[in-house]
Amino acid sequence: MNNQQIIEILNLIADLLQIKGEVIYKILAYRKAAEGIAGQAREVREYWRDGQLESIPGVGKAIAEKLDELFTNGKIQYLDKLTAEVPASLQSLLSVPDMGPKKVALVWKQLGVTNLAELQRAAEQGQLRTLAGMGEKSEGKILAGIAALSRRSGRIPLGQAIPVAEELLAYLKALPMVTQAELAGSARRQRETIGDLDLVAAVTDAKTVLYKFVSHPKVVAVVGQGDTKASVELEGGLRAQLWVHPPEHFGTALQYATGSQGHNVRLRERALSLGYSLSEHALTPLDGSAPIACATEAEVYAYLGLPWIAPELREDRGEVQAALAGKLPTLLTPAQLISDLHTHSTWSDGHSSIREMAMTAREQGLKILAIADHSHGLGIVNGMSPAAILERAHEIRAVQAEMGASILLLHSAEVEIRADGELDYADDVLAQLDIVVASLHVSLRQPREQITARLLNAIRNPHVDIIGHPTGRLLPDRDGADLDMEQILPAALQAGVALEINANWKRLDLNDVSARRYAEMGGLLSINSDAHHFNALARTHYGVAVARRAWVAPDQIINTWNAERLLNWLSQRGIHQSFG
DNA sequence: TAGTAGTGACTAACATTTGCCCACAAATG
Repeated sequence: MNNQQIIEILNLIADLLQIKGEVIYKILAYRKAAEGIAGQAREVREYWRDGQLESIPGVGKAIAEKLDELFTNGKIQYLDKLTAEVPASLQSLLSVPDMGPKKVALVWKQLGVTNLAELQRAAEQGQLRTLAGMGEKSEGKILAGIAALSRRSGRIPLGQAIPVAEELLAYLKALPMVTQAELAGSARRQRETIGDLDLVAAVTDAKTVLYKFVSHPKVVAVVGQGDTKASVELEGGLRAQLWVHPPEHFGTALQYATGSQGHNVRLRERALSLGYSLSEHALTPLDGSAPIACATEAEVYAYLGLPWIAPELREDRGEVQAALAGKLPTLLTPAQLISDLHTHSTWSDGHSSIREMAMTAREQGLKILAIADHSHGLGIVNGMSPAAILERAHEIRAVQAEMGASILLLHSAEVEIRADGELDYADDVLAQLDIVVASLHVSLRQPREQITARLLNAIRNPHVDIIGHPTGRLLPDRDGADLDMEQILPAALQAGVALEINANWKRLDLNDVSARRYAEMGGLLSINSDAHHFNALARTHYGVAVARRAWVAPDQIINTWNAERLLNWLSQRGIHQSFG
């Protein structure tokens, strides 16, 4: 029973309680507990084992008891009782657009509808229009909604959404009646995956801008359109929405649209405590005096007595409290990365030569580049034999000679952690390298104990400096290995190993939650492109985003270190005999 | 239901737009 499964169970309970019509605070309690768990890098099972369930934010006595039952007996009586009352299959109806808890309860109680197929049949037979508050139009919308369910894509990786967002933004910014347009929502907060695109524009003519927006060539359907916002479906099923506001309201509007919902609720509570009501339009004094318009986000935060909070932190994970205490973290910026320590070349499965990689790295301002081609054990990628490493060393030296002091090239390898837990190179081969990345690629579905032990073995090898993309996950769909981070993180800390934040937007591995936990423990992290082509060297900003979301101090990112410090760290870790 | 204040009670998650039906549910951050 992993955290994700527990979150789903708690949300199921909340959904069913909502359909049942329970008091809102009970429902919120389950949702809050689910949120609290989502912010934990540790497994809930660990808390349970240690008798610490109630230390999880949002988990109190009642939910702790239910989790205890879940771990002990594999089920929760309360949930069984609940599903006897309210069929669990009703949860699926909530995913139909325009079907909320009230309408689900209505069709269930009045028509006996318990699942999607029955809902569709009832709509087709014109039964929905017989219900109070529903008519022919609602019926049509619900049928369309059911049809849309199958083609509607789920969350998509950030890196896939950003180009679309940029295209829409450029389109809006080119309109004469648009004075400003920005990306908002989870994409601005740089979440690893996003559900829809949120855009905000400051405009002098709302009607025309909204019309232009819904007329964009990529728009396949208009989901909704009013005086201040419009929502559309784009090619491929991605949804986008645009809010338009007068320029003097842009600050409150952008702040609102950026979210997260939890962060906004926190800010609005803060506003109320100071005698204001905060909305996307203005900060309105409760004493009836004139609303205060904010053209910038900084003004909004300033009126609330807070410093501006970077979007990446706005997840209601303690940032408002930290801001109040003057303890917001100093965040990493892309320009602070001066090395890339995990890149590939044509010596394994890369598509660019060492020289091409080095030239591009230097152009981008990097001072250090490690060429980390795969080891031979990973059959699919033309990995290097020990002999090939020696050959490659000649080439690295030649390119180094050509580039002089402008960039330092390091001899490295991404060593496979084999299915049996052994590294792909013997220690004497590893010792020849300047820096070693060890990664899992195969047998990622091994049982928790086995794959954890495998990674621990790599962490404890004194030649290993960085663990590459630790979990091996692929966004949006392939989960990472079932690693026991409660063993991995302390072991990595003890060994002084840096854990990678792989900047490939399909990986972003470690994720923000685990990276934050490791950083809080004092661990080192490394942001690398894992580039297989010189064009991909530029994508480390996605990794920077993860580090920012993880509150990591720049100094704990070894890629911010200069050559002297990095080499010093490597030499203290031992046992590399540089090819020089 | 959680959290807190204080052992049984009280408070807590904000503010808005849209659309369909004729007041309200759903959806948005």
